[in-house]
Amino acid sequence: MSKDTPPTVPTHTTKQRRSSDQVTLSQVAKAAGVSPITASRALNHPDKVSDSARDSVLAAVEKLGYVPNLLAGSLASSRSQLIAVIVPSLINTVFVEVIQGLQETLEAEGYQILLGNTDYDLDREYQLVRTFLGWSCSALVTAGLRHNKACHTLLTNCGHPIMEVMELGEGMDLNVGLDHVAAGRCMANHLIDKGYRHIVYVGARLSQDYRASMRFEGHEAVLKGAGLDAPLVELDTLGSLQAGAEGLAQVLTQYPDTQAIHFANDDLAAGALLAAQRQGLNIPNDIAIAGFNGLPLGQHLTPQLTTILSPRKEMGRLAAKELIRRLSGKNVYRRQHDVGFKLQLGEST
Amino acid sequence: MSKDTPPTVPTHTTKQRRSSDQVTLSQVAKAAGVSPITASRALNHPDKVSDSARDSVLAAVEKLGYVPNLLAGSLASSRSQLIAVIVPSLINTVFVEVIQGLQETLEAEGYQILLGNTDYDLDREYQLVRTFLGWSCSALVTAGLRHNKACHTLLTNCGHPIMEVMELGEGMDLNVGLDHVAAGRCMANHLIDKGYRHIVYVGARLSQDYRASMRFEGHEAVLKGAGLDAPLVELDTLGSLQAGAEGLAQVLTQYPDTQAIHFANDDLAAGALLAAQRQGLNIPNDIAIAGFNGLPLGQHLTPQLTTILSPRKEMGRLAAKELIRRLSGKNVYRRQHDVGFKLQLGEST
DNA sequence: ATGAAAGCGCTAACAT
DNA sequence: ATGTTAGCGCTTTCAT
Repeated sequence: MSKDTPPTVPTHTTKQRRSSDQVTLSQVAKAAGVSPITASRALNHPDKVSDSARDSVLAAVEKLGYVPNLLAGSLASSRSQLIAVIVPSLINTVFVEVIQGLQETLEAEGYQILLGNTDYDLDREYQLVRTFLGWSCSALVTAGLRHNKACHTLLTNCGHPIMEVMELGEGMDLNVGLDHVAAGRCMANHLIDKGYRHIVYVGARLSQDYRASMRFEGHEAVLKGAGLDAPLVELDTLGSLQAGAEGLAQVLTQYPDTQAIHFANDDLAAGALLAAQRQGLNIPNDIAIAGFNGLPLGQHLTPQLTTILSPRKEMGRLAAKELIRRLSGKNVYRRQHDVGFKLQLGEST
Repeated sequence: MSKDTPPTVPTHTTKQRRSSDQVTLSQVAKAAGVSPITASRALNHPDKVSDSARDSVLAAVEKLGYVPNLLAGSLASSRSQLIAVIVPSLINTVFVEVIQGLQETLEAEGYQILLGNTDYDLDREYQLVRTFLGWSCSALVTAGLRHNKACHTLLTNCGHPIMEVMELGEGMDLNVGLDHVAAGRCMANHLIDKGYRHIVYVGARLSQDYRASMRFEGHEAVLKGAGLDAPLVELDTLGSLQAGAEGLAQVLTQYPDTQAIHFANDDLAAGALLAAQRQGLNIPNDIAIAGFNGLPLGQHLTPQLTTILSPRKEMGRLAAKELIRRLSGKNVYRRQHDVGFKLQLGEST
């Protein structure tokens, strides 16, 4: 309640600044009858201090309600327990799940996440990287391997571990992801195996979601290889379920003899499936539908959605583990980690 | 390029530390031919510096690739551009959407979000608050009004603005949310108006999701007021769609003459709806289903889900705005902000 | 095992 | 408008 203003009346001796009435380590030390540095050690390296010293420091900490100033500590040691995580969007559950995996692992090790959202803007990413480096974050996690020139330079030269997640590839440092081109191939192969010949790929904002266009590449290669056309429908609709519904409509008018639609993700596919049902279409007889991600929703639809399961949370966990490994000075055997994917057969194809 | 390489070999005079070869403001100042403080002002208070000084500082910044050390700046000024955001979970989209709203508004003002996840554990929340205070975050946002004793004390005494979001009520400082009891009443009234008499409320982990139990309170009050029973089914299943399906099953066996189910949220309701369809049940004739949140999914189902729309992103935005208002020293007219809710009629009731 | 002194990079306070 | 000085709270280095 009472957020009254602090005493703005300094004693008129020297330059006093201590506006914040925060308890400092020195005060703890004094209360414990030791020097500040001993108090510091008691908290950070308990084994390098006598039992009695440690006990009295801990007691003083408790009594005074001391909260360490992490800013000061990090500045002095030029190390921080901050890890920057930069994602293009939070609307897409996929990134949230990766963050979950990261967070659960990193928080357990005492790291805090500095979260940044680029909104699919690479210049914004660069700005965020600058800011986060200014916070002396001890590592950075970025979604994806694509950055603008300045950002790339900054990251490669910053001296901190960099973890690029989502897609597998030659990154600047560490990388955890999966092969999206292969995933696209996988689904295309499945659809061909099922006997479909008129197959359309539907994605939304592919220039932003370039991983979806990597999947299209794989899809296209397989179809072309089988002597088939590989038409692409690109949508610009916000809201994925809605976009899926529109994708379906567009395909039905633009390519009326389509037998199967390969959607760039499960949200689109689910939107199409639900819209199709509302229109009385039979899936997969009238039209087959496939997605990507393996979201729970797909398994609760009737028919169940055929999709590709990507281990998103696991990706976050693994990325965090490898980062921690690196930060604790251990050997990093592999810079690249393929988390793989799995074709999940449903009834929609 | 006139400068020599960073001195990795300390001159043997005094205690040298500069391990990080980071460009400092002093170096920028020297390159610009001004004093460090002028360089500082040129960057932080451009209007308090001559044009020529500002230009040369900016040029030097560019040339040297200077990245401000935010740690040092914050320590010196005892202000940071960090805002702590503490949520109980990221699995629940609701919190993610609030974070989105916060982030979009806060990042635009130059604030960074420190994200914490309590996993519905109030002791963990306390720890996170301590840590974040250690980072001198300039404000804290927490999801909910319930905290443990220590956390409450710490927050009220920390001297920073506190924003409690999600539910409306008497908080410690600022509050943006909606009245969940009223929301529960609203839906119960709707169901009664529709003529349903046997109505079951289904929730998952209500001790954690206490806002869902607040909605039940409202629901219960209305039903009791109408002389009806208000049975409650509580689930312990992870994964909301799945839980919804199980909730439906449990209701059907436990309360076979149920006419309507009021689910604690849309995920549960959608799971039940999809499961009901798979079982060949007609909704709402065999059984009516209602949810809470107004997730897009509900509007894409057939029948469309009757639910209550909560302005989650808007909640985040408003919370951020009020916080910024407070942080910039402006008057805060109201501490509490009711973002309201809206009954969204579907075909499922 | 403990301490004294110096310094991390920056900005507030007090000059001019 | 610019500079000087001191200090934010902590940890490093070096000494005992």
